[in-house]
Amino acid sequence: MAPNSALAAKRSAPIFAALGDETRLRLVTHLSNGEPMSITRLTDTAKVTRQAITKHLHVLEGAGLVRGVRQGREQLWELAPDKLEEARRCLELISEQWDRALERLRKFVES
Amino acid sequence: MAPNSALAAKRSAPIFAALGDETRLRLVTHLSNGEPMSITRLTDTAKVTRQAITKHLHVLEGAGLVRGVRQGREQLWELAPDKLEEARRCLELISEQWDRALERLRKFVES
DNA sequence: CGTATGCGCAACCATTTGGTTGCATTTAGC
DNA sequence: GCTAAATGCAACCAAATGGTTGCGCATACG
Repeated sequence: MAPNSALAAKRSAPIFAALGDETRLRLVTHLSNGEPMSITRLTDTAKVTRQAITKHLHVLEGAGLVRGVRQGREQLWELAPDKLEEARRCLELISEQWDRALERLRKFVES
Repeated sequence: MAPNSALAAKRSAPIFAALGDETRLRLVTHLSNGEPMSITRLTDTAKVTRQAITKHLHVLEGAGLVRGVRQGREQLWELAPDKLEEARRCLELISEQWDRALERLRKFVES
């Protein structure tokens, strides 16, 4: 295992967990066009209650994936892409290591 | 939202959910060097019971991330990187869309 | 052949999760 | 100022999750 992968796992797991729900992943993709959206607007395209959506948004917020801003009587939510990048790097690390392992195996077989 | 992102969410969410546990993510990084490992060996580096590890491995198998092969009295587990790639693409899709949104915003502000 | 190792299965348990409903509170707009 | 819209808060609930222990079974090995 890579040296600091234990730390990486500890940091990345909550992000993956937050993305690991269909409703939440759809919320993230909804917000991924960059436009902040209100809760009711986000609820319109979903199949569950506004309260459920609110809970999901707080879960995403807890993972650092979104942030909410109050504007008048509306609460607007927008994407916070830093953590997304972190998750992406974690996956890339794993697949890169796997690719290197495959490469070593190929060379070993060919020799 | 992108046209088929609903489908993407349905397919990707279970993968993220499987990766969204610290123990499981560490199992994946353990296996990411390409060498298949037995359950007891994987348990050695973990903090929980062999049974817990077995359960986690089955969760990862259910998500298509690992596969197990019986060899004598040992059950060896290895990474199945196709699904990893799928999750990686999903994240990349989201961040790309976000990048494009930022680009549009920048051009709008500058004009 | 007997023993120790590696696993699988099942039961059980506490906690978390995802969801609902009901009601209170703030703000926009006529 | 009154009404309707948007949200927050709290209680409650069923099901899933992560973990344990105990036991039984197959296989390697001296």
